[in-house]
Amino acid sequence: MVTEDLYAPLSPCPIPDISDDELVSISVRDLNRTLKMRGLNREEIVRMKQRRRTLKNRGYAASCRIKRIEQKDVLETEKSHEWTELEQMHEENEQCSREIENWKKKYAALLQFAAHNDIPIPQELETC
Amino acid sequence: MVTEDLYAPLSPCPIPDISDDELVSISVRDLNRTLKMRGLNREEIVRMKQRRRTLKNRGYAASCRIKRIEQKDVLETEKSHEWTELEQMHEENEQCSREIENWKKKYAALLQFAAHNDIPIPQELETC
DNA sequence: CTGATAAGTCAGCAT
DNA sequence: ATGCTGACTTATCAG
Repeated sequence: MVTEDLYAPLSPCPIPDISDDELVSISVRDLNRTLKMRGLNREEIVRMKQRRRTLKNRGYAASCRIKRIEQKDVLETEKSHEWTELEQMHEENEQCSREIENWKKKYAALLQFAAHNDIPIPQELETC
Repeated sequence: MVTEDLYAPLSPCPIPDISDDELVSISVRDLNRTLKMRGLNREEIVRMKQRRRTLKNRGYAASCRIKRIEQKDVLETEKSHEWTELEQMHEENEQCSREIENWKKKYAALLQFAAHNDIPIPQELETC
């Protein structure tokens, strides 16, 4: 009975001075060794293992959220990139159309010149 | 002491027969009325309010997740749509280029016809 | 208070 | 055991 009081202050201690950071980064093997060395009982060991798992999970959850955000960013970036390409192609297309109009005019001008000067043009060259 | 035992079985009951669905959908006003009618004490009322809030939060969390997924879907849909447009414009562009080549050939053929037949062409019509 | 969201906890799945 | 992710809880912030 006396010893119980004597050791009582030690009771909270067996969940000992391992920081969260240490606990998540230490290897299972090292953790087991440490726990045994400190003479923790079954229940305490289980609790410590659980704390480790929870801390790990906290990290996983964070990674998961970050990943989600990154994937969204990727999508948005790709989208805006495609938009730029679209814009650019649209420009090219208009440039192209103008060029066609230009050639049409030049071709028509030649035909008209021929007509004005009564120059006969072979049919196969006249396919306007 | 005896009464305590007698009423003990009732202790869990004051968190009464309101289903989760009812609790979240009922208005605050109606909830208050019901709680008073059933004669719940302060603590029980607080607990009930808290349960209501938690249930509401559960719903908000669900909406939040759904919204997130939908937004991702929107992004992906828009992306694939833009991709289709890009594909299509690329096609148009090539068609356009072919057309230009065509006109160039036709124009050159006329000039060549003129050259073969010693027909002088005004300089301004010869800008190839 | 209501609704939304980030962070954390927990369960369940896959490796 | 480890890592990931969906669902839930809690803390917080905006309206």
